[in-house]
Amino acid sequence: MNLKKKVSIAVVRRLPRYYRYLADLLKMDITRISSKELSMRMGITASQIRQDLNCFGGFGQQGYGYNVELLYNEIGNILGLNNNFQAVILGAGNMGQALANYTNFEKRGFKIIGIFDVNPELIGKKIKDIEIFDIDILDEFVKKNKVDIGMLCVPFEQTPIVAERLARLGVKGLWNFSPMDLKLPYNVVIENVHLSDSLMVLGYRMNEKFKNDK
Amino acid sequence: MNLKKKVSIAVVRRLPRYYRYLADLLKMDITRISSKELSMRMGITASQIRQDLNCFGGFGQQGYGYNVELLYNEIGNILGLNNNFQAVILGAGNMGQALANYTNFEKRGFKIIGIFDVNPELIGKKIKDIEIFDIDILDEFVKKNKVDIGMLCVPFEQTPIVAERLARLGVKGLWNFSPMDLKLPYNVVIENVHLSDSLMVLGYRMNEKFKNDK
DNA sequence: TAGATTGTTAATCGATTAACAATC
DNA sequence: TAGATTGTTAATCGATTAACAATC
Repeated sequence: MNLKKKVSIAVVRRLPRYYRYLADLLKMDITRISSKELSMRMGITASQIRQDLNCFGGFGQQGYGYNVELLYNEIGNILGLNNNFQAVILGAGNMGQALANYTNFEKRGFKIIGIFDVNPELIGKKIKDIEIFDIDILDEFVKKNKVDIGMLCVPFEQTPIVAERLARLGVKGLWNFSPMDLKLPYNVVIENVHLSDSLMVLGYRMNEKFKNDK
Repeated sequence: MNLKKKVSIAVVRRLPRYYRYLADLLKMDITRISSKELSMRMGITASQIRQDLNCFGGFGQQGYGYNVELLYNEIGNILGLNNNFQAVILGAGNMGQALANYTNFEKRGFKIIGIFDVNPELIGKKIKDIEIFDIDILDEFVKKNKVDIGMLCVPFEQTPIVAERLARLGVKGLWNFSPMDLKLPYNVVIENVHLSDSLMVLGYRMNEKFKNDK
């Protein structure tokens, strides 16, 4: 195989969606699927599906289509769901607790091993086996344990401070829930979940769609 | 002005980001900014900024740049932050409570007027003045009040059921937090927040970035 | 006025779609 | 084998970037 070109972020962001649809198909005991049929289910073109998948390899078979289970596993591998990534949650407020309670992440290979907060009333408690620690012991904890990802659910003003602290400690991925763009002089991957941005886009799209309805 | 072409979703999704940067500038008492300087702050090209803004109108002035406050307000208008959209939260679990506690949404013109759940222990309680109602009275509530948006934080299996119920009642926007694509035979705008998708993309990007670091 | 910077057109780049030979 | 469907190349479409005349 020749040198692959870097896979575009547009393709990467579609992978989890493929993964979900394939999981559904598996659940329905469907063993094979053509790009055509999948395209109709997903509302994208068959061409795009074949192009996307071929960024990573030829997982299909002419005349047959794709084996659902095989493709599901392949995409799981591509997404690195077997990485055994370990994460900590920063901030045990509602958002932090919501993330801690999600069972989905562990299923996808992301293990949450600790939650950190400043509130003495929360410290020592557990959420689903995951202990809430005093944020004062964060450095110590990160040095002792393998921490790949920090999930940032602290208040707005604290976010850049905690982010920088984690990056300095060598944490390689930050999942940022604050409505700001983090700029860090470290080698770290940042993925944002900008809830209010998303809500504003919803509002815009509603306006567009219904602007003629009086 | 001639007939405008539909603004692409790529542009729309950048608007909230412009809005955040302009809010920052305002806070710093910066009154004017050129596309060049903004481009350096945001890490995008000046050309893109000018193109994006010109989808909506000529807000700048040759030789001067853009007036920060004016542009901030214009983008707010474009995003429809003066729409007085009213929303209900479906599901008073951690995610629902997290959304209810966010003060940001109200600042952006989205008012949450009710939370709905099945849990008798939660019904009747309040979160920041917002009452938690029995989901049995949802239909009644939506008919009595102006409800533009439903924020779906119910368990996975319930999501399509509640979504369909809201759409049937005439709710025009759904903000979906479940890891599924909703397909509804109604005229409704759906904006997804797929947390596990986002986390998987983070994992992928971390693998890509650090794959050579052993 | 001279300098700065926009609005806008043109050029480039990249992503999506179409087409089809290869092949199961 | 004949039919189906992939992998892949080519064509198209759309988004980003560059360039520059207009103008504050």
